Amino acid sequence: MIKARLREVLNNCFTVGVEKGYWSDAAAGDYNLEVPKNPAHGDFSTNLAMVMAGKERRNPRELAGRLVELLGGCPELVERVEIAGPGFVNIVVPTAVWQAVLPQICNEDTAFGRSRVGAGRKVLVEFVSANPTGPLSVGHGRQAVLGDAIARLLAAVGYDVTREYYYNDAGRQMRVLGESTRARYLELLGLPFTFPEDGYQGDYIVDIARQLESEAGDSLKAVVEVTPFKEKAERVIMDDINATLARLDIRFDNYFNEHTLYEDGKLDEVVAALRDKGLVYEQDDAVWFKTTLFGHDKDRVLIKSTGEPTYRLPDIAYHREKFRRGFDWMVDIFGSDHIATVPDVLAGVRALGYDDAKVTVVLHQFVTLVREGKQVKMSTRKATFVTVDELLDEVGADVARFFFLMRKADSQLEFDLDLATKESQENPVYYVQYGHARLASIQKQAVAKGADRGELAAVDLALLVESEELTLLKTLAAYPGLVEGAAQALEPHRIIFFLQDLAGQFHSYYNKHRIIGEEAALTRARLWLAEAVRVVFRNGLNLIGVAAPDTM
RNA sequence: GGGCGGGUAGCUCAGUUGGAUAGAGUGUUGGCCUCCGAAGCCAAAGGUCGCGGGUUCGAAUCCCGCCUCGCCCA
Repeated sequence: MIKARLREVLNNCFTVGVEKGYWSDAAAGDYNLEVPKNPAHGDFSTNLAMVMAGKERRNPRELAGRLVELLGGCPELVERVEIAGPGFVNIVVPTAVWQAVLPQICNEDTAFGRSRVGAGRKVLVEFVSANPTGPLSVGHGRQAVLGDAIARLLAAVGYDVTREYYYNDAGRQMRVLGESTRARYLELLGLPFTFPEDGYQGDYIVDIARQLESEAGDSLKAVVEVTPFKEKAERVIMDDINATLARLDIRFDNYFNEHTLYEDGKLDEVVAALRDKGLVYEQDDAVWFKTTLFGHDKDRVLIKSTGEPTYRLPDIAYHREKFRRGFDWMVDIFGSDHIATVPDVLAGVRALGYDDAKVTVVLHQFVTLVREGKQVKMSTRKATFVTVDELLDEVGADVARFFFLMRKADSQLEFDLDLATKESQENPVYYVQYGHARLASIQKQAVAKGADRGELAAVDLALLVESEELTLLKTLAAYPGLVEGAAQALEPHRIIFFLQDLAGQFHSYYNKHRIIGEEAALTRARLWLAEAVRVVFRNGLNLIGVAAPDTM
């Protein structure tokens, strides 16, 4: 919040400098304002003079001198300016400015950190999108939590968010699922059966067959049609998936069935539209899409010679529907194994006349589970994978969410079960939650000891002068900007790192200074600081869907 | 063979889009509870940012080549 204000001041200084003939406008937008790693370098630092010097081949320190002069005209935000190193301009903000963030945080309360930069634009976040062939694995778990956190972030900064689950209940996978279920059903009845070669071997299929048997007895024993088995399995598994997601506090606004694209003739429409534009042709009985016109190395098949569409066609048609439904921005969360489909879909939407820049694909790498220092081997086919449900039974939703968000999407995620199950100091989830619990406890203590924190407006904020207090205030002030950046970049892990950082600063402060002390005025000021820290802990934890407990 | 992603402390990972002396957690070593919650704090040790070139005032970050791991495609 302070940084954004100072940024405006700096931009003004730059413009004034142009008007005064100090420099040209060549560096417009190229310079930055950042928080230096070293606190000795001030609260903020800008490289404006150096960037400008590079463009104009002039002496950076001389230009910096001019900038210092201009910044001097804004004493309410700039207390001191220094030229340092090769030409950095370091800025110190008055202490009172930092102290003044406290009432703003406490007054805004749950709204602190939220904003309207999204301006109500409609964004569709598509994630999980697993076909209902079995329980969610930990890989899906990462995607579910990542997608949900991204949706929460976007909503927090003012986007109108829709969460969508895309699935297909009509493909070969689902037919095999039905066949697997029928085989188990016949097996239960003691009848001869043949289990499909690539069938689903998990025990959950046996459970479904058992349900069928108790509901329908042996009335299905002569049914050769796979449909009733498939439909039953699909229903049970989809319910199961949704129950798992609910445990993680994840709910979808919409489920989009790929099959409707076939029924509604959307696939034919897409092919016809592309044909009109001269972008498809027939060869070897197949229908080809001229992806080479979009910079790809070869053309791709849309419809195979068998008449069956490749995955590309429904994917393109689905994204076309997203555009038609009026979304301003479409965010797709995919596992890295889907990487190959992305360029085709983007080429498809562009070919259909839509702006593919409105589609952002977040690819996440895989999860490896580690137990007792060894990697847990997983195989979907053999059903030896660990399910999200099993994980939740072991570590709980807060820990699972936190761990899944600890790494950026690009990184492979090593999920250390030994660490995650520890209810002790090593567990980073508790480190942060403990901060919140401790703060809640302090407020309770204050009431018990009769140390009323009083009205916020009556508090003397100027008493907050310890370096640890100012560090905390500066961190709290950076929170809204952090949320905005994390949302824009679709990177929820930034929230995690911020919270761990804040927890460290708070615990350190707590150990060094007493909040409830002898002097009433100081105690009141510190209790309100504690409240502001608690607000940010709670808001940040909420943002990633992790509980902010008062007691642990 | 091609595409994408990763390679940073013993281990797991950040690194504010090119900035100043590269950070955190964990592990190791040593300290701190009469006192608001020790699920906490303080200190120390730990680095060829995969390798080699290039771009410039300045590179973990950008460009080229190579090595290596993961995923995908033919």
